Amino acid sequence: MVGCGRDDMTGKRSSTRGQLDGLLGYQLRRASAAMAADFAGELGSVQLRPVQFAILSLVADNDGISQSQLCRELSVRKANMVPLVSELERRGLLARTAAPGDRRVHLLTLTALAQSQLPAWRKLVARHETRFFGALTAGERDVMTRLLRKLWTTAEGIDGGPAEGR
Amino acid sequence: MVGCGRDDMTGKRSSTRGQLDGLLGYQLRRASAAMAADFAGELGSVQLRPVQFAILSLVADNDGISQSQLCRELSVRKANMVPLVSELERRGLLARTAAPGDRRVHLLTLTALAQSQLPAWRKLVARHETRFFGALTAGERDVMTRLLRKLWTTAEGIDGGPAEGR
DNA sequence: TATTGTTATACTCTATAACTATA
DNA sequence: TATAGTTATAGAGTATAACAATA
Repeated sequence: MVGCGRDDMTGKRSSTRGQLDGLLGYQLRRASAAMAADFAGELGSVQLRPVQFAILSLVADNDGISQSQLCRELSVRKANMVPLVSELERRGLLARTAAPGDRRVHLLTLTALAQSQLPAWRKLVARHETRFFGALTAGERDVMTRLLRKLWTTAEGIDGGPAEGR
Repeated sequence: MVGCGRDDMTGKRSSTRGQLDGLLGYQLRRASAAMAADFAGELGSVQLRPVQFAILSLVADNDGISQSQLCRELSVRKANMVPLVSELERRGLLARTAAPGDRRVHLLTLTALAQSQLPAWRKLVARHETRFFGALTAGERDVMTRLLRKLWTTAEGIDGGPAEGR
């Protein structure tokens, strides 16, 4: 009922995407995939994928955060976080230290190397964002940031609940 | 510089997501992941994943589309399309027929079974969309659909070009 | 030579279950 | 018993290279 593919005159994409094109979920998936590809193109030179950058950025802003806190913040299962953190540790970017009060907990901090490189990474990400989201106006970008955040926070608040250590 | 995590009073998500929270790409990734989870929850009963539904929906609206056309429409590499179409064929939902004029081409059509079930699948998808995007107003949903479509079409027009049979 | 479709392969992301060590 | 972290494993998405058949 919504949107009927108005780009039939471009020549390249001329088939009828029909009902699919009006689905918000479809557009969201396509946009996210394209964004990931662009991100990889920009940060491929420093070998950082979106999750890895998210981890490093979050640890930078929350020095000494535990691995499980990190899992909850990023909605990454603890079993999947292990190899991610391990690789960053192996590369000398992240340090795991046992918490003084609770020896089960691993506190995470950025190494001096990571701290020195973080500004450069953030510049690459900013460049990626500027280019990829350049088709939108500053106002549109702000609206979209707010709406997208509302979407996943609402969804995870409803059904994503305390499902495991996720 | 944008957004500083204003939800510190919720109790659950109290850490400083800091700069990460202001990144549009991060919000896009999180929203898309949450959407995929919700989609799986709704269409898990009929064993259809997002790509599979996209294929069936597109074939329904473009009867006799070729496999490579489908690849271009959905930006799925031909090598990855093979098992997707094969599985749908195995399940009796899709039929491959050799094109009369060009025997390299496989034309795709929905089977009678798929045609009979398509309305029900579309209802499930509609229900998923209504629930997942329910946090947004109708106006916000329309704006977002348009902006997201603009994003990936622009991006793939720039660098996604004719990269292989993608 | 170029295109369609295929196979084989690999890497990443995601998900579950079961284990350990601590509490 | 509950939590933090780990291991093992499996499914799905996505990428490349090389091939056969056809144009």
